[in-house]
Amino acid sequence: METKYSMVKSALKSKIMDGTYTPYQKISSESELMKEFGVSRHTVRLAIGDLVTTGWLYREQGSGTFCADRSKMNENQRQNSQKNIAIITTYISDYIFPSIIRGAESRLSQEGYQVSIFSTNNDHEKERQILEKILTQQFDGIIIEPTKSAFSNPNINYYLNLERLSTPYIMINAYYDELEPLSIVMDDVKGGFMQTEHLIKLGHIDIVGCFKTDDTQGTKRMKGFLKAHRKHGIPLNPKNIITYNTEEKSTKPIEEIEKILDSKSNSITGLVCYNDELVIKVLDVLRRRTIRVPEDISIIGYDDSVLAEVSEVKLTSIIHPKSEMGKAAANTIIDLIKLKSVNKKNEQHQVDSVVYTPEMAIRNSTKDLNQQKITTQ
Amino acid sequence: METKYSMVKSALKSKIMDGTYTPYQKISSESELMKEFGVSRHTVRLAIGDLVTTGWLYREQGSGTFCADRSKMNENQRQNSQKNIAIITTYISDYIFPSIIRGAESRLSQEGYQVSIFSTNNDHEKERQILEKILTQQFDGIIIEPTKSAFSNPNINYYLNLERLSTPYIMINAYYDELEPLSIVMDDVKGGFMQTEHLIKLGHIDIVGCFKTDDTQGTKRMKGFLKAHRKHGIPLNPKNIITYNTEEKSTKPIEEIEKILDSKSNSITGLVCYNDELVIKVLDVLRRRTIRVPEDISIIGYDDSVLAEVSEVKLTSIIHPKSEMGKAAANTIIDLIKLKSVNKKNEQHQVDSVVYTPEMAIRNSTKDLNQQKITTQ
DNA sequence: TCCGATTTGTTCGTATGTATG
DNA sequence: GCATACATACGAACAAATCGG
Repeated sequence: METKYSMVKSALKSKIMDGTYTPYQKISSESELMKEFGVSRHTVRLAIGDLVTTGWLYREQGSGTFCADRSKMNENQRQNSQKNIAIITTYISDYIFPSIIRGAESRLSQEGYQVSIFSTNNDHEKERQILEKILTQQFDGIIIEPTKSAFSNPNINYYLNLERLSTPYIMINAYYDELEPLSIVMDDVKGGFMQTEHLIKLGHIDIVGCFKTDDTQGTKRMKGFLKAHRKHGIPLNPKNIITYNTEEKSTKPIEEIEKILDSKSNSITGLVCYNDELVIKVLDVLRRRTIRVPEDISIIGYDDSVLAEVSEVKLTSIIHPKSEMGKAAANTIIDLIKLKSVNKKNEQHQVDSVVYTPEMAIRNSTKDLNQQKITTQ
Repeated sequence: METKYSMVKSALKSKIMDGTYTPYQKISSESELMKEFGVSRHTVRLAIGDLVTTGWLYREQGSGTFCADRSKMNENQRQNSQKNIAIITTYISDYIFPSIIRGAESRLSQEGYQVSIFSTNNDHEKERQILEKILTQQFDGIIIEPTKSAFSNPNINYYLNLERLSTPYIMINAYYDELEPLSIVMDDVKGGFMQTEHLIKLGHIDIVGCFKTDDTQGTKRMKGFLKAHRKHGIPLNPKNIITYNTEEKSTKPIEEIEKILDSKSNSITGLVCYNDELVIKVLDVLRRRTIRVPEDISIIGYDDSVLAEVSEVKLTSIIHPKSEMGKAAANTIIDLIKLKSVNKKNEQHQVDSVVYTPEMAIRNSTKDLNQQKITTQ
């Protein structure tokens, strides 16, 4: 697809799908498009011609070319009664997502839905391509794990377009603030708070927190980290907060923690980690320095993933509902679809967002310093 | 309709409908039509273009323009000309499958395919339901990880039906012997052989092998285990072979290994495991008995999964290509689809099965007994 | 109601690229 | 390697419909 007319074609198609052109709206004239793309009229006409035959535009001689109303067209043309759901995640194979996907898939396939999966690799451009693909087809519902949810999203228009076409969608794990969509998330502030308070209650005062901050999960957990310090009146050294983003995840947090461990003023006794995956990496660092867990340092993870029970140190961790969350997402989207098909008057029956209150799995990566004091003294 | 191109259009259409042009027959070339109707090439192309988009003709560059077979057309291009691939796995979230799926998905989405996933939960009945669903829809290709591949499969007829409908499919990780399908697999016999020989070469003689035997991967690895003993003339105590199936995987192998460890005649120095997942479970058992790895016992895993580097003992393990295999599967299925669409005579261009020759990642869960002997004596 | 500017529709010519046999 | 056939792209001209003044 590197021909000029196909470039013009996809550019126009994007503008329709992101809502720049709304149904019945006149698009730029052929001569304007010629200038805009620096191509001949013939090329512009080829592109438009294709989009007309595929039902994205219609032409009126003497008047102009207009954006078609695909929502009405669908009714005529969709004979396909197949039940389809799309799941968009950042990474398919990472960590807890497979469990979430499994939970959703098992529930959805029970109901006879077919599940298509897409992964954005945490890239907004890829997310855009996927949304375009989804808008082109007919999906009954979409489950989305947002890409880089802590940042403002350049594809908001596509989500708004989903709403315009009344395609139900929900977000899991996090959501784009601007949209206020239906969502299935954890209370990550509470989670971060619980992690930190757990250590504080065990007598830890000098605690390092390490958070991934390109998704809202991380920023919220950090917020909880701060909140716990504030509540218990424990002063927080700014140096004790480490932040990183997805691209840096295999290097930066480890390096920063090493720096702290190696600094002379180091008196750290506790470490709050963004997730279990990070804990496992930290454990390697600590083993090399023969720092014992939990004797010398207490560590607390997040997600209660398989990784929590895989090492010689069994991790204390915040429990993520994982496949439970996937199932809830599936149920919610199923409800939304049903609601849509009988949206005559059922005002009372409504679908709500779910916020999981986190719980903690206490194992033995954290140590009670209070008891130690008593025995030592 | 008195424009020139519409005259050409209806003239051509008439010739199709009155049988002058029969399906698959080449129609006059563009230059011939120019002379015939006394119009420019552009006009001819306009007419043909319209007939192509409405499904009366199809063009092949360098070859010509042909009359379409409208009886079959309905089935081919009905509704969406969307490109769809199905992936059927046993478990979506287990272990190495997410990596395989990711590899396949990334490659397939690059090529504009949409990926639908289905999981059988290692259940033949569920597999049947999925195959029925797939047969009723139009998928361009299917990637299958067989369910309980070591047993004879009750759904063979469905697979044969896929062949009859000439829907390309391939199998990964294992395959049903009866079908002899295209497949992307490891040489698991070699893998099991390498695991065992590695220990033998390190001086181990009393080795326990623990294999899952409801898939061919497990039975083949066991075969390699036996083969290595035979090759090196090491007698094999039948009690040193533990087998289990998927349902028993969280209990039986562990219990059997504990039995062996607790028996008086225990002189085990090496343990060959079906996969890394099992190794991790065994490590827990050993820790409780303060049996050290690799000092007291050497363990070797399979798959080189994340679990291999997650514990304090870094596992020696056979390397599974994982996402590489997913990509290869994607490429193969893409090739098959292309081949199918141009199946005129290209006999030489053929798609073949892939067998990965295993390699080994040597870490420190295995110990060299030879060296010890030398220093001890 | 007519005019003129704008916009799409039809048609021609020409050139170069790429796949097929 | 070469001729043939379709693919892409540029330019130009005139026709037909629309719309504001």
